[in-house]
Amino acid sequence: MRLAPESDFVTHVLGIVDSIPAGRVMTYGDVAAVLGSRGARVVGQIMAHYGADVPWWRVIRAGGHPPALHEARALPHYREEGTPLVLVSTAEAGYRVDYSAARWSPS
DNA sequence: ACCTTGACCACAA
DNA sequence: CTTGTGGCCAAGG
Repeated sequence: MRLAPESDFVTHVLGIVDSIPAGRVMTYGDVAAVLGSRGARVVGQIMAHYGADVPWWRVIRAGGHPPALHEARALPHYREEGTPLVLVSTAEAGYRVDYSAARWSPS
């Protein structure tokens, strides 16, 4: 199933993601919280279907991991925007976003 | 009105 | 690090 594209929830989520500045990030839970919801999973579903045309890599999981199954595609964006990262080793195989440093809260 | 589906979250072992 | 458990919530069937 799929969430309605014209749903207010979808519109708001995409709007929030669009408002995240380069180099900063928010978690799925944070985005949901802005809408007064705790439905982090719903945000994830929206991103899965409609995240193609927004800076989806600026929405990460609570632990600082990029969207599931999209780590490789997200890394170049973080390098471009100078997003604070925590590298597991010198290799780029494993990494996390420095959530405490890159966290963004809309005003 | 119930059941299922998730790019999720938190905590425990 | 890896499971497992319970919770969360909008939308489709």
